[in-house]
Amino acid sequence: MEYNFRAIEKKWQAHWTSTKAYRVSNDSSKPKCYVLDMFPYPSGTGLHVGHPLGYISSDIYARYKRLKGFNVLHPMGWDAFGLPAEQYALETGQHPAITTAQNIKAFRNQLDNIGFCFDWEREVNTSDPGYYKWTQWIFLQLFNSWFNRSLQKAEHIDTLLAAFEKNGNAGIECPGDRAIQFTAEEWKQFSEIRQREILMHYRLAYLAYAEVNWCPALGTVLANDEVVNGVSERGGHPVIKKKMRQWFLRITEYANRLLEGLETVAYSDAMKEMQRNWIGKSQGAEITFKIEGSEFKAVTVYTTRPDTIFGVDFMVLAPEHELVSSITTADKQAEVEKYLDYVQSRSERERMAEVKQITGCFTGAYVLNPFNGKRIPVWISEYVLAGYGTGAIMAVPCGDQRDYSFAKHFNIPITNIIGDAFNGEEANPTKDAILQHSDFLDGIEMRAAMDLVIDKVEAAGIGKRQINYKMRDAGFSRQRYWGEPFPIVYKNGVAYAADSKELPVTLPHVENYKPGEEGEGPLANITEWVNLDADTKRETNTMPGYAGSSWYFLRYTDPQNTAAFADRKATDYWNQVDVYIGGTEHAVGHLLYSRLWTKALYDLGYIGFQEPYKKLINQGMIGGNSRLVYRVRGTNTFVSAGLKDKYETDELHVDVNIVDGVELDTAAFKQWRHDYIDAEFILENGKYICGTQLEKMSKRLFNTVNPNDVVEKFGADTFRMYEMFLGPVEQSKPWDTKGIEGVHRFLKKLWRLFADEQKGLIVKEGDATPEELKVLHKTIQKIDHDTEHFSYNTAVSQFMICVNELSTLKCNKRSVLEPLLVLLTPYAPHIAEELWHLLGNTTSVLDAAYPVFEEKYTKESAFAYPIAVNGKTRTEMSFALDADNALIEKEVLANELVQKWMEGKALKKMVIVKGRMINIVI
RNA sequence: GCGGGUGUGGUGAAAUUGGUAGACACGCCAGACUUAGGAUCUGGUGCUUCACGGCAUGGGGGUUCGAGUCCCUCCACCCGCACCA
Repeated sequence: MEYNFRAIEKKWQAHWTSTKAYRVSNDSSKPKCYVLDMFPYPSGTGLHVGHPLGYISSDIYARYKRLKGFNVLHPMGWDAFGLPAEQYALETGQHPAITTAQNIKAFRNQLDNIGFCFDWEREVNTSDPGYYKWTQWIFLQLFNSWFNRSLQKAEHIDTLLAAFEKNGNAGIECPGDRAIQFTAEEWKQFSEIRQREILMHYRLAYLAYAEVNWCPALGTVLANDEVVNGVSERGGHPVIKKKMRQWFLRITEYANRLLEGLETVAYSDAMKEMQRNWIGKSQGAEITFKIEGSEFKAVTVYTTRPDTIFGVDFMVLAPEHELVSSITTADKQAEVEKYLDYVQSRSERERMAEVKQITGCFTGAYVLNPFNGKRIPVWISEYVLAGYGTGAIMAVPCGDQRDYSFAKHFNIPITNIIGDAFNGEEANPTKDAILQHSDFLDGIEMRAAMDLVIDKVEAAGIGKRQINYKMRDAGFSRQRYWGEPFPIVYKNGVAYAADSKELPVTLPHVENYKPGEEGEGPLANITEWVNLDADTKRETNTMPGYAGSSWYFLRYTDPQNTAAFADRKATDYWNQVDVYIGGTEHAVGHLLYSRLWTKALYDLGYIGFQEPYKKLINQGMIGGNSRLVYRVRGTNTFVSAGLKDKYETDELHVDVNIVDGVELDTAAFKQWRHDYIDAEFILENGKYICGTQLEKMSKRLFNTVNPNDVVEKFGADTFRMYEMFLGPVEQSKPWDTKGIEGVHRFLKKLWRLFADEQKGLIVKEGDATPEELKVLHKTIQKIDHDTEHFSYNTAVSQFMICVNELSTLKCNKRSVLEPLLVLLTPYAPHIAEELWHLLGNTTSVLDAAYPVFEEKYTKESAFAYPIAVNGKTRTEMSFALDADNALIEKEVLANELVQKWMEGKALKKMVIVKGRMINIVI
């Protein structure tokens, strides 16, 4: 009777499926626990062993919680819309719906092999019309809402209309255009088109002409977080700025709540910090400077350091600033235009690559310092960004390094307002210095001066306190086919929400994925779909990848609902995701957007909580462990790693799957690629030894390992435990196929506690000895604790210790082994279920009673104390735990070895820590 | 440059949170059973020394009876952000 993992795993997987063992009810008296994985994009390349790391962690946790008496929701689904499927369609003509379905099937097969406890009746697919109907519906809620700043929450647009009719927009600053102001009477006089134009400036999902990240190669706009260093995150294509009419989500209105919400969730510090950086809150003031020689014109700057107002030596406008053309003096006209041409010519990428290069141009204009009337030259430079603050800054070279470098570069004299704190060599951004040459601020610490200046500025009516955010509103249009269509129609160019009865607006079938004539998405080519009637057209863009993933965790709670995105009772019951597991790569994209959608749905009264994920765990990446072969240059002969220095060789990656440890399977190598069929080898000790290299796991480097192969060779239980045994979940680590054998041996050893190859089942009844009970309860305590705290690597090692010790004790007793199986179930469910039934149980181990730790079995009466002399351990002595200190001291001092190491010196002090150690100080 | 994190054997890593550093594995060495072994089992394995011992948690300093753990400082690597005024 041996451990036949293939048969066992197949058997129980089929059994669990047929008994619907993983079906989860929304109706339960048990406490709930919601354990979620970031659902995958079903790519064509399938999963490699790095991907399941998070899924295994969450599976263990879900199974553990179930055993501990929770009703556990642990679903899985597909983030199925997206660019790669469409790119693939462009290349091969295969419809994305078809390739996506194929990929999902392959993914499903890989996942099933590992034995996850997903409730597949709750599977979601973002590209399914039954799902995206509700993505569209939520979009319409956002379209029909505005953010009430005084209440700091979203409301239906009707409350805004009511306010406009009563008081115009007095007290309701227009977030899309601060200049818009009107009275109730004016509002009523506006045409419908004008009214809708204004409303658009308030909506949470809105249409605007804006500079967007246009990627010509992909033929689409990208969100800020999809652009990395000036190129697209997917594919690395150049991205340029382009003005286009686009949908946006007004996430900036939620900036502060997204920031404050971070205090209420358990994400890693790194993750929170990344989000804080992305949101980029800063506090300061806007201050207006009059332009010399002009009654009306003035420039408003944003500064976080109003205390440095007397150190302003020049002002810089962004090249795109609207005042540039009107303030430039005649004699500087040509120079400024030349500079603007230069700026225009530079791609986003060049700008980012050459950050240190200082460029700029004087406009000829001067502004006046509002406090002392000092003339301040106005420059333009690309280091000031049009999109942030007011697009203009007051430059203080003694306190800001960029301003300092600029001043030095253009020989602008520097005023020092911080005395010795400024050394003339570089700026000092301190807030602690005492101000000088600063009029009414002289002698005041900078930190304290900030509020004084802002108060004066506000009193004089030349500015105000202001908070700014780096975060921009999120672009929500994609000029693509494979995404959710917008439930929007245009009547004479004005956007209207589709009637919610018309949802879903289904994605029509197309044969051709090429963009429309004017850079629109492929949908623009289907005129019969676009043109509803003579002056009614559909929106032809589709939604971005993050639309469907922003709310999928809600759909799992009630996935088949056709009347609502999810029943309120279901979302109330399952509530927040208790544990969310996924990679760091979604730190600012997906996580911020789903937090935003959750807050909006909460504000509008559709759900009862405003943070989607209570706790977030970021699994580390599993690195590739590449294998290298060395080809003698110009030949088809390969030399083993140990001998390669004797030849001139080229290093080549070889498929890790045909290497055992570091030894190459030369026969398989010849078959691997046809040009190696005649390869010859120079061996060492009869073997071909490969070189190794740690790098990213990637198809290109031939170092990917398919979980299916590992499961075939060692079984799902071994695979699951080995991935956990590699190290802490959050940590990145390299994959090493060789190491898996240790875990496999452990499971076989466990098996042998129950069954013998010849004798069959060897489990005995009868009472366990104190020693055996001690092993068991030590294990219960550690496994329970470590599982609860996601410390799976140490839990696996405790299982090994336990089995090693029980083997040594030759313990085959049911009363010890049965509880052990329950502990093991979350980690290795198949073998646990098999042995559980071999013991005669007829119900599933999935719902067995979790063993309870009892301290009385592990309590020791004595302890072997390490005895140290001056901190160096010299011997060990055993004492009862309740032994008297005086007695211990006496016996320790009498000890021969202690005597020897004390070398006759007098005892200064003896430190006795109960149950830990004893230290003799001399 | 700024922010966050990590540095422990040949390798992946433990260390009850200030108390016997290296658990548990991989690898390696030796042995047993075997026609054979990439099966199984037993023992060994941080460095150094013939040994007693000494030295060891990135380097240096400090606090403490006692530091991988706390403090200061320097270094290396990884991950984010990167003209955000």
